[in-house]
Amino acid sequence: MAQRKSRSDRRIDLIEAARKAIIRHGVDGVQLSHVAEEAGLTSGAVLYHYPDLGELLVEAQHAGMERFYELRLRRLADFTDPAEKLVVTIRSGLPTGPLDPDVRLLNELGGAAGRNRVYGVLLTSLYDRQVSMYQAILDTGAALGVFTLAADSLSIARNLVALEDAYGYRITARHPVIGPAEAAELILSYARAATGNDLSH
Amino acid sequence: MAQRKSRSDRRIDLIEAARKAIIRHGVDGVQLSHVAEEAGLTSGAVLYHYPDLGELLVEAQHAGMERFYELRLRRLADFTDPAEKLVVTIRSGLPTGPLDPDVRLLNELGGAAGRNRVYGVLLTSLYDRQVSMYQAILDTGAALGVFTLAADSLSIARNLVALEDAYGYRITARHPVIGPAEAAELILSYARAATGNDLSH
DNA sequence: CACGTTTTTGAATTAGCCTTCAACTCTCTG
DNA sequence: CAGAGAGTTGAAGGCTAATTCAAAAACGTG
Repeated sequence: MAQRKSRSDRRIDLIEAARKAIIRHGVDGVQLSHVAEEAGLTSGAVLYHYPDLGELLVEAQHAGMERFYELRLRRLADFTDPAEKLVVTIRSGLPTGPLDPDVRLLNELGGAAGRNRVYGVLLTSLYDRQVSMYQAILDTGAALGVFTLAADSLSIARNLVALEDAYGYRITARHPVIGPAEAAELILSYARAATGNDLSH
Repeated sequence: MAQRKSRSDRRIDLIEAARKAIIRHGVDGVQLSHVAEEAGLTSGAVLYHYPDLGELLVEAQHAGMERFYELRLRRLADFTDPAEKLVVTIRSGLPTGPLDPDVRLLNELGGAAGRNRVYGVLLTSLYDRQVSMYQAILDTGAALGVFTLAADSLSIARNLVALEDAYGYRITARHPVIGPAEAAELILSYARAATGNDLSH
């Protein structure tokens, strides 16, 4: 028998297991047994904690998004120079490679968000928060005279997040030429033009 | 009994039905019965033409992509001025609204492309063709002296397609602020900076 | 317009998954 | 260290979907 755990510990395990299962089978392809297997439990045990698989999946997506976002904020906190911040943030928004689990999970949501309002809301809120994150960097840089913005900071921020998202898809789809480094360079080329800073970090 | 049709006619119907079914249920959620219902047939009839549902789905995705791309080329052909072409092309790459079936279909592929090599290849090849399309416009504009490119045309083209893709996702996820018009304006703001043309069309 | 072919149906079979639950195991507590 | 409570298992039942196939229907052709 699998080690017995407390309600809250097991729920955390299951969220993690669901995350992996979604990546492997897609939001609409996950089955109870997939989650159970990832968690090293039986379907019955999963159902004991989450009588509705759909709810578990939403929690898993939510947790994955938070983790992704929090990680970005944490990395960002290590720097003070706006130009450095911008470069670091651009890099932290891209997958490390085609298998990057965090981005894979987010990508799974893209299609489902068009059909499922909850997923749409989740994804939209992540996007908006990331835009704010960039906007703060841009505004600070502009205030300090480091950046000379070529457009309003909101538009630039929206475009930066959009570029990250899109290259995330390209990379996970294994584009033969566009990998993490190339994508970063492409986004940086936009960021340079938009900030008037050569971002040589 | 449903009207009897020739093998090739019916296969076209089924591809169309599969397209609709994918949009409604997701690539990993479609069932034989969904396709049958969309086509006004029974599951048996679907299986008669496509013994493997997976193959039908791939064909449907392929057909949807081709249609999307061909439509863009056709719209583009109506214009000669590179600036006009660029503006029209940007608009034609965005969904008309959250329900736009062509973009919805493409978005369904995003997540699956990370898991399924065939979908990855399909999506990557569409991306590359769209990049070429933009690159041709940019190069022509540069040659005519209408555009003054701020970076190499390949990078700009890649970023333009990436922006389209990403805003397609935002729009289908029903972002409360970013609709087709706003997305077009955001992309145009980048295009203006990248081409040095005010693109006032 | 009858015959052979192709397409479609509908029912039967099979497979897979969800759901339930009684029994069992673990852990904590008094 | 016994009992209670919480977590887990595994098997049984039920439902849904995929698959198969004989029979029926539609079509084309001579």
